[in-house]
Amino acid sequence: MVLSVQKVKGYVMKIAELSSRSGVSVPSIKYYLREGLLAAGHSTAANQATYDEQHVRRLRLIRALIDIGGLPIASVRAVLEAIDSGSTSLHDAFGSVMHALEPAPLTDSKSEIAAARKAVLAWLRARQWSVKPNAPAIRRLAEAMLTLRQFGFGIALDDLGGVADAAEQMAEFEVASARSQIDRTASVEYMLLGTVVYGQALTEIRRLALEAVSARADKPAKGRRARAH
Amino acid sequence: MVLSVQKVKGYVMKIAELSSRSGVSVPSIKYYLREGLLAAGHSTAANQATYDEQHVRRLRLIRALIDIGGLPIASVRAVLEAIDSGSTSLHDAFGSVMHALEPAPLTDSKSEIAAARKAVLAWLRARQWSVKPNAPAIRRLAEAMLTLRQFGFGIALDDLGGVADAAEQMAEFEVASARSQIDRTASVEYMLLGTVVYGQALTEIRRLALEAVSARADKPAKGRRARAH
DNA sequence: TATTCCGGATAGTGTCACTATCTATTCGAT
DNA sequence: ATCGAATAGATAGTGACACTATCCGGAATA
Repeated sequence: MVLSVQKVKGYVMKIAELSSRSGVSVPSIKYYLREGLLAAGHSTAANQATYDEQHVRRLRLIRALIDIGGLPIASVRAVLEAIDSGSTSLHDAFGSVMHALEPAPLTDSKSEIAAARKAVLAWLRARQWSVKPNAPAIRRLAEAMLTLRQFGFGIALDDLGGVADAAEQMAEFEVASARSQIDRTASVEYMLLGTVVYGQALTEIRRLALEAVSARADKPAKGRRARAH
Repeated sequence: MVLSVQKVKGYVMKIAELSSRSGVSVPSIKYYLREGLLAAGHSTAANQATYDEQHVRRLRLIRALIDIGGLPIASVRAVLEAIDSGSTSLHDAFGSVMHALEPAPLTDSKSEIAAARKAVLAWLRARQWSVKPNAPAIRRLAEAMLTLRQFGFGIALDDLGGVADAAEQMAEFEVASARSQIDRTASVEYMLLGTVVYGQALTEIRRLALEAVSARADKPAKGRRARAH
């Protein structure tokens, strides 16, 4: 289903060591093999096979996507397929990975969402961000903005120019880093990890900032007490 | 379990209208009632009850947390309990909400993670962000940084100063907006929506930026073609 | 009066990510 | 050579999750 990892044959091991080195239990490894997330080892006999460093790395990638990124198995498979697909263009591979990242599209398509989608598309055009128009991120962003508006948040896409500029700068840095990787697979993997794990890191930083700032606002360092009684 | 929503008695409705106005099916509403996510309506007879605007709003909040934030029911309940708890301090409520937002802590606590945690704590101290030391975000951030390092990302917390500054500014704006809401519940709700939904919007913007930038890098507008053959 | 709707209770469904068990080998230490 | 541990591969079972379906006696409504 996914598969094909080769190249250097270096050190090989059996499943028990693969398990201990990757931190994934043997039954779970078997499950990932069955599900096509992990390439089969090199068969040496009817019931023997060896695994190598690529398998360790791939397992760690799988766990990162599941544990940190919170992706379901199906998305992990789709993402790995995109990585391993023969797509010549790096960008096509990135695009496939991005599309595979998002959960299934919600079915309800009200006119409100269609309008919000349109607004997002216009915003993207104005920013000269060329993105496939069926990118799941567009709909998700539209839904988020719609929800914020429904709850009375006085915020619109046009207020997010600064944020978008920052995101663009970060993306430029990340893409450049990804492209400097030794091969195509490494580039796509790098980009994937960047998207999912680094994105998660940013989310957590945002939450910590909110907690810290709300603490500061609640009991300012100088002067008045937070609440008298 | 959670509950208590009152104040204005204005317009009341029965469950069918609550369903159509909130977009949540009647059986699901009943489920949320059973699970204690939604306050019971006002009983007018053995098998009759009325609901009001607060219920509509609360249902929309629940759906936003589930659909956009991707929270499990248990987290939604915890978050709503934090909102409705009698905590006088706004910040305590925010903190509870933040803590309730994160998935259960992963059990494995290796020395590596402990070290990464320490680094995060030191970084927070250096930034003068005072955060409860048991905040789940700390561990999640530590894990993310550790994973990035394991995959050869040459990035450390100290490289995230700019990002953290930006997050702090945004947080200041958000907290100020939240505090300007009419009452405590509205403030906490605002903060919660901001954290979850606005955070999701930022994530999507980041992904769109990555896709757009990688497209640009792959086939630059002027000059050379992407790949010759 | 008849049909629809209601709250409340109980039971069932489908998905997900494993986890357990079994068989028939094969390895590896004695 | 022997025997217990490990292996590949197949099938079945588990527990959590978020609903969904059905039923009941009573109330609202046309």
